[in-house]
Amino acid sequence: MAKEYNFKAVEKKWQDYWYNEKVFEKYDYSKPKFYGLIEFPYPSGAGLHVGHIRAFSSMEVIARKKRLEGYNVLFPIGYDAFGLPTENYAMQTKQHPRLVTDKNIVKFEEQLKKIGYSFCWDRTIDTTQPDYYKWTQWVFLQMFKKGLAYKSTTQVNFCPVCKVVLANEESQGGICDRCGAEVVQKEKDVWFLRIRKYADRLLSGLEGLQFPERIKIEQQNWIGKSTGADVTFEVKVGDGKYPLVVYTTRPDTIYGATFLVVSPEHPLLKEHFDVVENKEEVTAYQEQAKLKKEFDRVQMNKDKTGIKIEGMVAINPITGAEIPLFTADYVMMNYGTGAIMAVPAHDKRDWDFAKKFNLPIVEVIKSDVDVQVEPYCAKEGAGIMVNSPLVNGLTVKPAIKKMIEEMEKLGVGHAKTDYKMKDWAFNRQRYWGEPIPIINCPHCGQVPMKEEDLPLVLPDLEDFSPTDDASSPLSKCTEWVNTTCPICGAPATRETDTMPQWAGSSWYFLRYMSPNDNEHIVTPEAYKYWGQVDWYNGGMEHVTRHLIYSRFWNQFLKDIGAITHDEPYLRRSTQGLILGSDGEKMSKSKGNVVNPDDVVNAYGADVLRLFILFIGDYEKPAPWSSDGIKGSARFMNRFWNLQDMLVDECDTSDLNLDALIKKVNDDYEACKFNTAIAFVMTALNTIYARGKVSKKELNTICLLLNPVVPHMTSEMYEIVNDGAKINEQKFPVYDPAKLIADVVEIPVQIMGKVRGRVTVPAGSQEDAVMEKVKELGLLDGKQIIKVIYVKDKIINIVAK
RNA sequence: GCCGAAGUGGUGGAAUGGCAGACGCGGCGGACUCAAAAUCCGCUGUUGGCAACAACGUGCGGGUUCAAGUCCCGCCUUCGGCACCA
Repeated sequence: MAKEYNFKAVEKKWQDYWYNEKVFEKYDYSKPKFYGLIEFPYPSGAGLHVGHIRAFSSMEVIARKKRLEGYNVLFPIGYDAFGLPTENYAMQTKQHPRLVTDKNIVKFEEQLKKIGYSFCWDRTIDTTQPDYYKWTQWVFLQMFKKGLAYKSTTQVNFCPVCKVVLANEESQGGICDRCGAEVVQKEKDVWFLRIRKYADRLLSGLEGLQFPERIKIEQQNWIGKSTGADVTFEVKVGDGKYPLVVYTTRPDTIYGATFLVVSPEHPLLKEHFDVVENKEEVTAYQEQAKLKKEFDRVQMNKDKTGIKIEGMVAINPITGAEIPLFTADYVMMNYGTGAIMAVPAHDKRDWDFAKKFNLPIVEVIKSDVDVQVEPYCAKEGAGIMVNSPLVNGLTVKPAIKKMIEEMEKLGVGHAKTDYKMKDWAFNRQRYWGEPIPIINCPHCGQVPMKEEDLPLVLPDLEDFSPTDDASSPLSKCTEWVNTTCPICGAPATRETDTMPQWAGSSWYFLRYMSPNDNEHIVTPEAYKYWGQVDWYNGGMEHVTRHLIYSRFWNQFLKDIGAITHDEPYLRRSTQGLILGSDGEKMSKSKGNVVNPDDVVNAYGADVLRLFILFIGDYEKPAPWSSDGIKGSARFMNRFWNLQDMLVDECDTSDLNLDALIKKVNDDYEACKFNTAIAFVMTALNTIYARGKVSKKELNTICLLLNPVVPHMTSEMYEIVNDGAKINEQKFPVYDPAKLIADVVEIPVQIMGKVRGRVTVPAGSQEDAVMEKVKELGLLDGKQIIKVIYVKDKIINIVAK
């Protein structure tokens, strides 16, 4: 009988070996490389979550497998540690965020090691360390020098509770991402990064990447490229004229433009307010629009509101017709030009507005729909142009082309591309972030710090609580704020905003290649070897933020010659959420949170790892199940007890080892861990039924399972093979010639229903199979009309 | 509203157009045990039948095919993402 398995002792033994002997920190640069990356965790006080286990375990399996296959593997770990939760927690508990961060990182590392992860521990990074954020600041400086970082006054989303300006993506639905409070609009001078300049490259770069299609689509939608035209309408303002530029994707419909709408914030209303006849009404509407939270303004299907601007009238540049001008909050200042030509016949919003204000609706695309009753919204636009002398009879595409040509001839319009993606609001008015390395000089303006002066270290503040006036806590630290201008030497002040959460994670994949280099963002030789991330696993929630931001930074770094690849990640996979056993998202308030430590203590790390990978389709959400954990523990036990059935050799014709190797290998590579494990379970069932296992089978299964359950397989391999180390072996390889059995059982269908089965040698021809089928007697008295035979698979007979 | 993913037993979930329900959980039965737990073995979609077997079965309605969970057309529902984007 095999010795009883003491998971606590065995897991400790192997973890000590791996980590003390630095098994995963030995690099051999003569081997081919594999760079596997997981999204580094935010070291929160709550510690490791079972969601982390799922996210990390997939790449863990791949990394261990690649090592066994002879690759030089980079599988690093680090901590994305700047951010609000730590700062808020620090304030609550009256500790310094530095202290909180350090404590949390120690705890995370301890937990990760108890799971047995094979990370390259010698390369651990922490984005809050000055030697790391020196380079985050360095990238910002380069962007500033290239004109990609700029300050601009805009309406920003301000959370009155967190007292912080939020990026658009952090205040979706008008709700603060962090605290759930309602966001208000506030005017502020803030830093932006010109990510829009990279929009086209971020789109085209997707083509060659091995990303799941839905991720590509989500990024494409986020970037939101649209092609159309800027068209200039002349607006009569008193005796003068104001060229009002509108953006439209359908310049061909200009004959149907019966009115214009500008956003309440549009400069036209400021610059020529004197000619507005209904000043009070317009001002009241503007005030009201400002007060409205973004959320209300964005609600679709709500009643259209707006005000006619008396005293101004616009001229349609194609028809010469005079059309009225409105201001309405359904037109946004931050998209297009903040002004539109309304074509009510063919746009739902314009139609709603026209109905409410009794404006004419002119059909310009032929359809079965009566546009007076409902709009014919042809987004991509099927239909023939009518009532449009210049383009009558044309279909949409040629009509747009023709119309733009005409507009260019007349000098009233030109083709234009626009994007939904906004420039990246790159600032935070909080303490726990990277300081922005810019100095404001009364004589020289915004001056970048000298590179040799980096890092600009975050001062050690005692009071880092946010200020109510939306400025950063750093502004309170005058000795830090006051400095001298690097150019003229005059007294000057530092920027006091810090960088947003996403800054440090935008380039961390490069730091892992040379984590201690103080001269380069990445050591050229290291970059030359490791290059791009071969496989990056992470969550769907980062697809439109982190994953785009880091692609942007990578492309920028290539442009300035710091690196050579356009794209950072070659392949991306995503894990589904682990839900509570009630099928709901895990949360403290629901009391359905599973702590991985508890599972490790009760069942061991191997059982947790096995279960989390077996739980279901890797990409889909899956509910936790404590019964399922027991099943995994049972399987581990069955696996351990294989030792009792061990013989040097036995009849193994009932188990096709090559097919097993192929299945497990292919499924690992495709992130189908659940079916790989299921197949091994089936093999174990076969062996149990037989009662004997050959040494070759046992060793093969040990190696196949080693990436998933490294502790037990290491132990068992050592016992069975006189002290040999499994991590020094080769991952099994199958022989393609042996994948198919000698004889195959073929189901026999009559009229598509299985009526029997025959056993024939593999590769048999139809005649030979039919011979056997006839012996079954299923066809007696029937007339065969047609036979469909798929070799080694199935035979179907159509008969009367 | 738009984009995406999905809907299969009591349950988590498997199925390059080729035997639907692999594998796991749960349940039932048996072996071992004084007994229980653990372990091992068997059964487990529904209906009818003692049984062999038959009919029906992958959200709903049509279709293509020798053959459809899978492909096509039209719906319903759920979950994600985007959202007055001109």
